[in-house]
Amino acid sequence: MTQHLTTHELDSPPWLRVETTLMATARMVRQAFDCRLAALDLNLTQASLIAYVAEFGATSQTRLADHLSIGRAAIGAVIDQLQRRGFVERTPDPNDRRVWRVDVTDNGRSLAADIAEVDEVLRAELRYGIGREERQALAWVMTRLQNNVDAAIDRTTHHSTTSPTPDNS
Amino acid sequence: MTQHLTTHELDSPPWLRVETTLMATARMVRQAFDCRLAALDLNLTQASLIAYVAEFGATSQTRLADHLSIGRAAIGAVIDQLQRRGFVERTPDPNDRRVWRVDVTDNGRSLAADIAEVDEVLRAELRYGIGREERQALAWVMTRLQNNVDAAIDRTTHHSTTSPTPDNS
DNA sequence: GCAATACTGTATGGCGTCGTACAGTATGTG
DNA sequence: CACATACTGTACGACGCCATACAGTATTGC
Repeated sequence: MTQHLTTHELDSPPWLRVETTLMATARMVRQAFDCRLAALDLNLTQASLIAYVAEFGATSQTRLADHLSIGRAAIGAVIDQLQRRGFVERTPDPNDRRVWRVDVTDNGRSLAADIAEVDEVLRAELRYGIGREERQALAWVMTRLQNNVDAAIDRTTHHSTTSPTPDNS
Repeated sequence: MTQHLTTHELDSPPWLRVETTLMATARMVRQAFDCRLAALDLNLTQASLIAYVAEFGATSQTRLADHLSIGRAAIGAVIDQLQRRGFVERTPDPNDRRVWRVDVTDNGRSLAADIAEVDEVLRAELRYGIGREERQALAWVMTRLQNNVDAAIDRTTHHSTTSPTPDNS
């Protein structure tokens, strides 16, 4: 079984390598989380939101959107669902009548405990055979990579739409 | 420099660490590719398809779907678009009347060259400051991680939908 | 005080992908 | 041969997310 370890030998077009593996792995990890969280009838985004609010208390929607790395419009829909199911509630911010303070209900807090357990269990499984140093090295390289990506995107948006063949400085 | 390691301290809910970074990095990488490929009016999926076919020749849709890690239904739509724009063409497989052999046109082959260049340039930028060994280590860890994910997903789907609180074996 | 600007959350339309169901075709089995 | 099974590509509906545009509210400058 699972001789389809893919993504390397024959799967990857030679013109993509580590980057492809990275994205494939990320997709699989996300899928694993979604898969486990399905038992709670949640996806990763919803679970992350609940866990975040349970941990840090009432939060505005834009801050939640930033922390979960999705748009303000999308976060609204997520909150709607969770609110309908009674896991979070919106209370008006006394200092700013534009913002909703999103917080967990008692049900939500209880659910957050389940989420934390699912997360802990799964992360333990994913760590199997991977040492702490390796994980830290991984994190370091990815951080470096993120910086490079940032720079690359900046460079792109500045060049704007000039010519399909940019000068290689 | 880099005493501010990571985007970690406040960005990530503590219950997710390397996994979060992994997924965030992957998203950024994908965004960078999409961003650069926008100059060719393509997204990463379309570009990957063209590059793959240009490299390996006419391919059936299911095989393309497998290699690009998307569903058979989705690949059909992608091919439709590229066909409409004249970059790929479908020819019936003489041996099996169910399958289409998807191949690049001359325009598509020319476009593939542009894609390859975009890819090469961007990947060089992303490699900045990251040694070959580090990249290999990264790939190794991620492969290991993929195996663990596979196992974890298997384990989940076997438990199926029993009870929200699975026994921790 | 009042206008200009910036920000928050929402509504809307669009995109990419998934899952399922389906018709057409191939392959195996009696 | 007929029949069951497996496979290919497609049609359809659904989901999650984005980008944009918008109304309501805060903040700044005059």
